Amino acid sequence: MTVTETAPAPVPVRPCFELERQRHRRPRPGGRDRYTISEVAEYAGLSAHTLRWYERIGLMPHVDRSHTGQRRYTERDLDWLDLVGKLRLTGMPVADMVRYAELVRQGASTVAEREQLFLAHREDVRRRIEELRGTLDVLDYKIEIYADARRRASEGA
Amino acid sequence: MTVTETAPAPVPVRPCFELERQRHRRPRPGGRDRYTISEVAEYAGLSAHTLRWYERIGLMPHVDRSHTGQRRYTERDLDWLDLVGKLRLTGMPVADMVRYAELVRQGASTVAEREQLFLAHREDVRRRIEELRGTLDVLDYKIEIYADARRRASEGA
DNA sequence: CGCTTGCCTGGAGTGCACTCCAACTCTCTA
DNA sequence: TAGAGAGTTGGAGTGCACTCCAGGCAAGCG
Repeated sequence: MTVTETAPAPVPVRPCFELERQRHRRPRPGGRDRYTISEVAEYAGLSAHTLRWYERIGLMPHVDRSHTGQRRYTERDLDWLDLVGKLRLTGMPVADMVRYAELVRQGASTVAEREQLFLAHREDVRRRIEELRGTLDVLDYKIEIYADARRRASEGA
Repeated sequence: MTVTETAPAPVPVRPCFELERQRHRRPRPGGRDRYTISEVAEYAGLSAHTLRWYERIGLMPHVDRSHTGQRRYTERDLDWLDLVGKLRLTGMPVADMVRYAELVRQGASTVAEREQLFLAHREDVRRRIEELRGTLDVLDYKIEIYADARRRASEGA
């Protein structure tokens, strides 16, 4: 039995944090409760493509339609997208968010499971913060080394 | 001109943090300075596949070979992999790490640029930590809501 | 009436970071 | 000397999260 070709852990590739995202948040256009897809895209910092895709994969509650079949989003939808945005920011995989959306659809009986999900995720986020802090130390160390080297070079020593 | 289909920001998809990774770190097998690929894989928590791939894309300094052409890694290579692991943990894109590796190969003249690279990256990491902290608040809030709901339910009120 | 603009759909394409495969060689132990 | 188990290669495949495209419909305006 060889150990070589087994990756020690299943190395998940996950999306990270869109640093720019938050800056693009606009105030909600006055409470008409019938927002078009482009208004929502602007508000949530997502493309219209992505909003439709979220719906396809079950990450949105059912979105209202106008009499001609165009999407009309409500305040509740915007709230939902705010939450999804936060979870996304933490690097939660889309599949997990879809799972959560399913639980919400299933109603009050899934409250305990939803709480568990968030508890587990919170631990994850905390660990990740610690991890990042650890790498900051390495970065500090490296930067100091380079700063020293630069100083020594400019002194012409 | 439509604004709808333009994603407000280029939404980079980046790998995140392998939480399990660090736990798999083994002490370096006694300083023989001629480690095989499977030893290094074990040590670094990467698969042998990935080590070869790192080399192909220029993320490794040139790795020594045995007389039959098998890779033999040195302590320096392990140090390099430690650094790469840390950078990876911060979500630095592989392309950026390759860029850094190139600068190192080019020698002392690139010290200033390397320092810049790390400075910029450190800012990035700091911002990301803040971001995560922000999402922790949302998680706390959600968890409290669910805990309340559960308490109320169990009281049968 | 035609034009522009915004929206619709299913499905194909993209970029990243691996991950694996086939076909082979080399080394070591029984 | 045979076979297991380690290593080698280039290139193809995978999974995720989008991202885009073609082709079409509906409303508003000059």
